[in-house]
Amino acid sequence: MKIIQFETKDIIGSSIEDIKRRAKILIFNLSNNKSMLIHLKMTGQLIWEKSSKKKRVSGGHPNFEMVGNLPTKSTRAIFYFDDKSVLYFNDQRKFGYMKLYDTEKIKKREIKEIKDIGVDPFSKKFNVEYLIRQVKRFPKRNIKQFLTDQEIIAGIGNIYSNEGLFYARILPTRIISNILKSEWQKIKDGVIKALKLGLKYGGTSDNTFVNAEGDMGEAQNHLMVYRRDGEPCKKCKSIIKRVVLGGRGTFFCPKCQE
DNA sequence: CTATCTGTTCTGAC
DNA sequence: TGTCAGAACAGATA
Repeated sequence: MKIIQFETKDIIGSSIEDIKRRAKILIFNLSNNKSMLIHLKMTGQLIWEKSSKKKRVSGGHPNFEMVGNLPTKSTRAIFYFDDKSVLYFNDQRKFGYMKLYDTEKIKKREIKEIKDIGVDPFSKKFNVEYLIRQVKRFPKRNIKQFLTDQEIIAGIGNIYSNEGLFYARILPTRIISNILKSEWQKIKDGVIKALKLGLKYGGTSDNTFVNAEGDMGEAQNHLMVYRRDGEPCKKCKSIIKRVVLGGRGTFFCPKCQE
């Protein structure tokens, strides 16, 4: 699948009116009644460089390309603005995409990319009653895969599913139809806690993991289980385990979670 | 060197 | 329908 799925001429001369997000998809609403969808997938990043070349604002998956010279060999698109600022879209693995749709169609949710997206975890609709209602759709799923299903909850990825379940003290392998109401409350709280921590440490757009010297910041140091298999749990010192669910690495503390 | 892993999601087989 | 392996790709790590 091609990364850039529209013609340059379809956006040239238009300005960005506002930027929204649905799940993990960014929506740039343009002045020509079109909207550009950007998905960063596993390795995408956006870097906006002011005309002074001194100031950068970057977001997405951090790495050293954010601090070095631009463009890089991962740069897939470059936007040039009237004020001489430049936006780079980098994506090492080429999983990401940029598509153009009529803004009207997006607002009506007629686009396949967003029409079935579930509730945002920071919205009031993300509550215990909603979660229990969704269980009836896929009763025999495990909780880990349930949480990462974008049709149920918008925007939870592999890290936050793992981390959220640690905070909830629930094993990722638990079948959702067996989960008690009190546990759903803990899962909801745990997911929100994991997301907030992610935002605090790594989600701010102009102060990401990689600092001016190119050091990795402390963003990943707060992770409790993700990619910590074989290491001691930060709470109880038990060894963190790894299994595979839905083809994705799944990490948990066998003592803290049940 | 080989094997396996990776902040994602879509497709085709059953 | 639901579930699952495999695919798209470019590395990094053991």
